[in-house]
Amino acid sequence: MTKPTNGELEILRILWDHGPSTVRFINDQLSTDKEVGYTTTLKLMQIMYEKGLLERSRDGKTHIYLALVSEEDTQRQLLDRFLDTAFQGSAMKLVMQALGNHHTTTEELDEIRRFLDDLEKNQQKGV
Amino acid sequence: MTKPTNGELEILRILWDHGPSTVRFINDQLSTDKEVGYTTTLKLMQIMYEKGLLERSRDGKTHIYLALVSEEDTQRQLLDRFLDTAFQGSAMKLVMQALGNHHTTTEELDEIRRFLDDLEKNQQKGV
DNA sequence: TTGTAATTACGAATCTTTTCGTATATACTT
DNA sequence: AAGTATATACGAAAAGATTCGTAATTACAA
Repeated sequence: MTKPTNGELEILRILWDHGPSTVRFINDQLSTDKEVGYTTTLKLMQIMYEKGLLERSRDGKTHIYLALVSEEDTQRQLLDRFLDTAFQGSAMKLVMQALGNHHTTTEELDEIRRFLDDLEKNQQKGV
Repeated sequence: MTKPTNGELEILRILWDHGPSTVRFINDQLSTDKEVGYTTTLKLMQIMYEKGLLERSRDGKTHIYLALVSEEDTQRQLLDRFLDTAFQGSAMKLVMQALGNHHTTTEELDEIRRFLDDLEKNQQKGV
């Protein structure tokens, strides 16, 4: 699987959140954050299509694009790489940095605790 | 602070682990993983020096390079960016992915629990 | 059918990062 | 001092990612 670039990731993000979309829609969404030309977005999505990151179908004169890679798989892949280069593969270090530097609610902390418990149970069972 | 590129990060990693080093040493370390020419490494380190990422001092005919940015600060910076682009800023999601997809020992899980407890206590006290 | 607006296709310019060839300088050995 | 090995300096090529101008296409309305 090819690692999506930053620009590609922004587009995937919108497709994951909103489902199949036209170039026009994606470009409108991107434009709320930064200035970006329509053909720029179009070109990027065409490249992603060639790479196999997106599928598309015609609807009249426009194309409807669809993400072919899942959010979860992509996040896992990016995380693996990031963990290696920035944290030498130590998930624990990263986790502590992430929790320490960013606000997390009590509810979220509890959810993480439950998650840790499950994790431990499953590890004991083997796997 | 300028975000280090991937190549720069690899060099910083070695400097953080081994302390002040020559280009030769860095290049040898890099070469264990992948093929990389000596002048390539040299050039990269010269650029990092110009950017202010590294300091250097002469020792005979060679330079000894030293990281000017700390591992912690750099990790925090990279993590912030990564969290935004890949996980929409949700530290919890990232944490769960990280723990779920990578092996973590029971000891490490316990350490994280203690960390969570501390975090909560300090939050109650008001930041 | 003709004109208009919006879309796609394509190629090239720009920008960033990485790689490396070549020239020059420095220290050491004989 | 001359020769050799290793270092640095510099510039430019190569590779990757992003941006955008322009032309061709399509759908629709007058």
